[in-house]
Amino acid sequence: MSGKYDSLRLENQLCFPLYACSKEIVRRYKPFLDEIDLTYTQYIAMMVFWECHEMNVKELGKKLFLDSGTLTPVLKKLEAKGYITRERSKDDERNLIVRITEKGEDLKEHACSIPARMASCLTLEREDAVALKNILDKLMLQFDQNEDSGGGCSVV
Amino acid sequence: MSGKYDSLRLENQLCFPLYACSKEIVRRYKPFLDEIDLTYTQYIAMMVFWECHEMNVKELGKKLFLDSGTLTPVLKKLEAKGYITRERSKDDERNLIVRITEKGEDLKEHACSIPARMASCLTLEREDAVALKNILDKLMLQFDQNEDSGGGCSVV
DNA sequence: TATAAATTAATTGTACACAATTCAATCGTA
DNA sequence: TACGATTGAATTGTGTACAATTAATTTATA
Repeated sequence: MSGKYDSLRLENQLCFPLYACSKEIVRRYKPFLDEIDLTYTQYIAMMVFWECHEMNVKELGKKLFLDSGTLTPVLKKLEAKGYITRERSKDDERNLIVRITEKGEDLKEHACSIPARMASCLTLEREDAVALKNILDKLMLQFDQNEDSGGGCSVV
Repeated sequence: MSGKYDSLRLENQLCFPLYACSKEIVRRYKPFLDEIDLTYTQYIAMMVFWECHEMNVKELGKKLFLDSGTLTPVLKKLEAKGYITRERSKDDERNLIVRITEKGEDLKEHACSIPARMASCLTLEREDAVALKNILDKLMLQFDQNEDSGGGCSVV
């Protein structure tokens, strides 16, 4: 019943549903994020600035798991919309300091209804949601530790 | 202790770790997929063809949750590598029939070690892996049902 | 203290992703 | 059976992602 190639069946993958769910949920964010004229990537960047008003690109990248190749254009767009400023640090000109603006702060007011409204679009038992978040956080912690290659052992 | 904006904190998101984990795992596939000269998207497409030798773009898109805008260039690349053929259906010329080639079949032999090797790069208890897969599959099933907008209610 | 090494962003090139539109083929129905 | 609606891929345009390289600056050290 079980064959040599079973591990190659799409239905036996763990990564694929992760990949597909992620995309699908981000896609479902779109109508809500359209209301405040942000993409998902811009939204999670703003989330960081709503918590920490000032940060360089490196630190932001560490929080979002994105590199400068992705962030530079995203930050330029947020700057063009007037939600942040970008300025080289006087102390160390290699660092680009990103700061949230008044307008960026104001956006938080419009954004704060989104999580609840998104939640009401997905049917997921609280128990499952908690379990899912715990497992994903465990994985993320692991990625924080061995930032490059792989280190441990077990399933995927 | 709990504020109006807590739901906007990155650490309280369910979607963000989903999004970040997905990207991170796909990124870790790269060294393995480089060995067989496939990208992750090309790999999951080949997985479908290893199970079903013939399929049109619409059906493939349904399985992979991808549209023709994404699949057309991916399939052209797989065709250029000689792993598939693309041909309009005689019955209904709107349909593009994609078929796996001998060379595409051969690739399966090289690919079948990848899942186990990827697994050994992630530390994840079997219990968690099973729970994660169950929850994600439940979500995917939901996405299969209400293919557009959102229908239910609860967490994210 | 010159210079090599390291650090930080930006740039370049490739590959998705997806919305919206276009185009050709087929289907439904008046 | 014409013709409007529908279907299935392809195309277009925008926005990530990420590897690899570049460029500017700072740090470390010979």
